[in-house]
Amino acid sequence: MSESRIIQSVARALNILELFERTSMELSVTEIANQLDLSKSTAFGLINTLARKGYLEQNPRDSRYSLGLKLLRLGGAVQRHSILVNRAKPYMEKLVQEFSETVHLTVERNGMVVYIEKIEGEKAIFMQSAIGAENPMYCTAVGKCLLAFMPESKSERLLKKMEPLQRRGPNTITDIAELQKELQTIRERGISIDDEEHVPGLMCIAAPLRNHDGEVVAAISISGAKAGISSKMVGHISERITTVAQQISATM
Amino acid sequence: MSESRIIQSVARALNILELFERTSMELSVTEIANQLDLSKSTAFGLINTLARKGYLEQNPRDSRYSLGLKLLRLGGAVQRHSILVNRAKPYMEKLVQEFSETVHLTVERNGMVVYIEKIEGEKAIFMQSAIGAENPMYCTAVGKCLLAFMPESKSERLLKKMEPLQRRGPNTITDIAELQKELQTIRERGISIDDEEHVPGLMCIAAPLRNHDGEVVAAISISGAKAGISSKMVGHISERITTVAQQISATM
DNA sequence: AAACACAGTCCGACAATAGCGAACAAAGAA
DNA sequence: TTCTTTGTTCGCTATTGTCGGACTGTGTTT
Repeated sequence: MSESRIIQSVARALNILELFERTSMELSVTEIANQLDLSKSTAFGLINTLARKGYLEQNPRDSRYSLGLKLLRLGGAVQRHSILVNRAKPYMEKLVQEFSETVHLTVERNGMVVYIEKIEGEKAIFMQSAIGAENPMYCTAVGKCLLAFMPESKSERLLKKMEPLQRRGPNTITDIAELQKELQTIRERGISIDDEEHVPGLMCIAAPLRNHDGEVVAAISISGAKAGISSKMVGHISERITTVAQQISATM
Repeated sequence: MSESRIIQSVARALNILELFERTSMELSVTEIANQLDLSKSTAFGLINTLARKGYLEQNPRDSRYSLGLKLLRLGGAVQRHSILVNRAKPYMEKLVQEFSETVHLTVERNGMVVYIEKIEGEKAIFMQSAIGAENPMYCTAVGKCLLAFMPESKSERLLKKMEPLQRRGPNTITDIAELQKELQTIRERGISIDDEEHVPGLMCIAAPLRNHDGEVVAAISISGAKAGISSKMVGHISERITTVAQQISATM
């Protein structure tokens, strides 16, 4: 919120990278310049700098640009440096082996759930979730879990911002009051369930991870096709994921 | 090689990100300023811009900075947009199931091998290779493979640059002439083998991937503990990885 | 073939602005 | 308390990023 100056050329360079992330294809200098309202020469200067440092690459055939491999390294570094990922990963793998379903590790950033680690199980087919991807909080198991256990002042603020709650699946909670009741239930049970609220046919069960101060800093989840999960299975998964979440929290 | 101007503030901002990649911990404004020879206020300006865009994050406890989650997204985008990764991945998974060993997908950048995809097998324990990581070419199966099949003018240039060849494992080839003979053998066999040349105890077998023009653009490899791979197994793996490499190449 | 259109790239001049030093606030350490 | 050191802000100045326009090469159309 502060008014500190931001360095424009840096911001513009980052905007270029983000433009590539959105459009997911090769872009030409002119296209980038037009998209971001820059003169061609300015765009070229920025692109050239990014390319020279390996953040963009130029296809020699048509001299268009695409994202460079340096970004792979940095992305990897984020994960590698994350104590959370390192601590949680072995436990996540155990869960994957146990249930053959996909397991996610997530945190909250700017009112969104960010997926910071994902291990796919055998049964995983149709989820195109990706590491680094962001999803809304109100309709995902992990999102509701993180909302439920954060300080109330913060959740109040986030809830206000996310109105109106758009319907995403057959059971999406679209009413704020109802969502608050749901969060209360989650606090009591210690488990958050997304039953086709985000994606039709998809079910997720999530549990909170706490740091050594007891604050909830992340959530893990198990996701699978609703058709493949019987109701007594839900109970079993809930128990196991709670136990594992506590084990991970104990190491933090 | 051209002398076009690069935008300093952007370059400096990227240097900051790379500094974090190297040091792998939280850094303070002052530390960054000292490391990169910037004034504290300049460093702060850059850091503040990066942080505001999500490329760095500030720990509220000690107000130090670390890499931000936006980089995860960008790293993921690189992989997602890579036709190579998408095409190769299902075949890589097949190989992992077949042999339970780790499978890598690599390309060459600036005379180094860059790992752009990795799938770990059951037996994988002791390799700390990471996606985006770089390794030397002369002592890895994938590196030698890429060297063997690139245009001679290019490989000549790269070979010159990598002298002297440092010993990394018991069988590292440290003589350029011998390495060139090895590359010739690889061209004849179509298979590249690293037998404890890079890491003691580790063995890798690699095969080239070609684009629709027949140029070698990448290499895939299977890596495992040498102790666990019998000599007839080497033959079997070589056959399979050659077949799979040709299948992948056919889709490009 | 020649003309054309449209790429990416380069250059010079101007003015915006990034960078610096110094001052400030806030948090620990002594 | 006082001292030290941190992150942050502020204003001036000269740096340097920005723009328009020129250049070059490729591919297409006539």
